[in-house]
Amino acid sequence: MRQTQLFTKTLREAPANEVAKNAQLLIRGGYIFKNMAGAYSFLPLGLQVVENINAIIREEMDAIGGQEMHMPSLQDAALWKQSDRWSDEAVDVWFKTELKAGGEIGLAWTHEEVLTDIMTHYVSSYKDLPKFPYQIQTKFRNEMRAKSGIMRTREFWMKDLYSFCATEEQHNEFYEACADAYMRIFKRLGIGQQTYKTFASGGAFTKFSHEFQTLAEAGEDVVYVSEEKNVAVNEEVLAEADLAELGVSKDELEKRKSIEVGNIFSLGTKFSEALGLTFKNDAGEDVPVIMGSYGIGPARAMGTVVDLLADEKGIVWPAAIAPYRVHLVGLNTDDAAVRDWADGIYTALTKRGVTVLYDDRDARPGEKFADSDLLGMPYRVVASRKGKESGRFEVVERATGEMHELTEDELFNKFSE
RNA sequence: CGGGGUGUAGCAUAAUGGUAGUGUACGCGGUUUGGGACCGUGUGGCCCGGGUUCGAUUCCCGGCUCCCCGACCA
Repeated sequence: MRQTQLFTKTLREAPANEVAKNAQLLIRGGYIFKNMAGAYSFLPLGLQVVENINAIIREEMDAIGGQEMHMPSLQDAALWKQSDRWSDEAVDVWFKTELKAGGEIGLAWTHEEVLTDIMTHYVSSYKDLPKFPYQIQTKFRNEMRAKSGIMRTREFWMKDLYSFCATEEQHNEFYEACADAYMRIFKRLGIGQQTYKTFASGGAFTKFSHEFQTLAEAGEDVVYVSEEKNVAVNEEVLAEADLAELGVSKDELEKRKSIEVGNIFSLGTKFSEALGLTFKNDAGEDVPVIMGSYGIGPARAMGTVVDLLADEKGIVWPAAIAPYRVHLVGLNTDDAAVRDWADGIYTALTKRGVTVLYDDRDARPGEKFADSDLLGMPYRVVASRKGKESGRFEVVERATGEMHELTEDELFNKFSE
């Protein structure tokens, strides 16, 4: 992508009404635009990051048997009354509205009821189980207070997978597989090091549920961590009895701020019973399906990466989710020969499948470098007059600052993979 | 939802009871060209409603907005 073609621009200064580091940097870089409190647009660069994150999530979900689908955001109140989750007393984040033709409608804040209802039409025997549908879809939550940039918004994408199993064993097997998949996802996103599978209270069906908490000063949550024992718990699970079960004592745990990047939960038969999702077991009896839910917010994950990995100059994207792998910076491009040389390497790299953002703007070097640091692609490649004379490109790794001067062939080699 | 702030140009800011200045960004001309250069010139602005006043961006009332703390939450 030629930078002159992008409709977005960088900002020298962050808007005064934005305090969170993730949003400040993403807005300055032209990745996102704030439309109102708790509602952000994802601009071309930002959307590309989200798509890259989603691709990783899809790979890992598909690998454990996930099947992607898509459900509406408009939800029928009647369904929610069946599970007793329609009233504002039961659920305080509803956005509710009405159909012009008559009838109450809610904007989806989760999808257990809707999907359970769907599954009643397709599950009738233990032979139909287990099944693991998921989607990456828009959720609406009427939060009292949006905050922390893109970390806590009123409209957000969620990857929500729901498991439908015939037996506890089936359920537990998938639950563990999904927990492992989640850790793989966070590793691939570049935040695996700081992310803990955290024990939380399990509700009515299981002793524990699990949150995936990324240690970060910008976090809104608090977890208690033993880094050496690799155990983390949230406040609900601080009772000595629970801790003993997990093999840690209170004084081994350190209180840390964290960001909840994922959550997995056993639901038992609460929704299958409420909505009549049963199957025939091998004895011919009707039995309710055992369910679980598994969520990740891709945009929140994106914000977490920015908060965690950015430096004083700007964003630092892990290669796996960077919108472009290479930021090609053309210098001295008022000289037609140099510009042709820069254009040439842009075309050549792109042809080889390397994603390149090409700064072909008529701007001074300082501004281009500053913008390049802010935007945070993994590699900056400089094509300049000096480089053309020596036949070499300067390649700088954003994360480390490590610099190499490479010939065209060496460059192709470096990025061929 | 309780408490505290805030609102001036795309962005960041200043001053002011007599319609607003600066930086940056943007347009034009010129000098520059490896870390946000410089000269000249130009375009662009007081959240909404009501009140006080000869006159309100400024003072008062109400509303809205956004931010922060708390509560709540993926």
